[in-house]
Amino acid sequence: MNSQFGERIRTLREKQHLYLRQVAPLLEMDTAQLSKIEKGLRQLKREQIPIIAEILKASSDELMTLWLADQIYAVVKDEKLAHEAMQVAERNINLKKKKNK
Amino acid sequence: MNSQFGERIRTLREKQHLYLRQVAPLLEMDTAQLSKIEKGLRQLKREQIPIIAEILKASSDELMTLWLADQIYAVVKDEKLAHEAMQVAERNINLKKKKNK
DNA sequence: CTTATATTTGCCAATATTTGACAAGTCAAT
DNA sequence: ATTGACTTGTCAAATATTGGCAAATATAAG
Repeated sequence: MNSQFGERIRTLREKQHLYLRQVAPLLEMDTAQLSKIEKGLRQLKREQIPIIAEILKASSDELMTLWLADQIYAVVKDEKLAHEAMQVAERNINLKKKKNK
Repeated sequence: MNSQFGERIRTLREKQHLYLRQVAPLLEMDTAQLSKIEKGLRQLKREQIPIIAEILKASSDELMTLWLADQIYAVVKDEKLAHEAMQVAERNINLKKKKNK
């Protein structure tokens, strides 16, 4: 499992019977790039997520979540302390939330 | 709270009564850089963590955990879906662990 | 007020990483 | 053998990060 986001948009695209050639121009890229994105060899730009969500008639939040999860995974994937680090990070997020209230 | 790692090494350094000027050369950098690292404006290189742990007589694992947590935090800090993304990422880590057994 | 020491900040060139674009490649169907 | 969909490799261009230096600030001492 290399890229949850990539796998997901590929599935969605196929479900819509769309070709790379049809989707790529809507994201202002060529098919090679989109292919790499689907395989997790490139990252879609964060701000393009809502756009592809609309093209694929999918939930922008769902795709954003997978995209972020991929970024996190890239940081910790080979780390023995991955779990501990995620716990600490999660705590910091929660602290931040409280502060903003 | 901008950098858990930075705050921690500053605390440790002060506890050892060491100056930036004394620690920085051991990491092959100048005081300005180390100062920025302590304030979270720069990242220490991952492979230098064991070195600074030894200098500050601290646990390498503890510092590594904080360092990783900072990297994760940088990804999700302004994201409303931070929590969901971390859950997904954590699941992927766990799946990976299983596979490697 | 001047000096000394520790730390911080701003700047920008150097380095590293990621991306964009294109060409050539594979694969399957016909 | 041709076509269409997708993939892969390469490399220059665009971006991001870092390193190094000089100047600024802060604090304390004389």
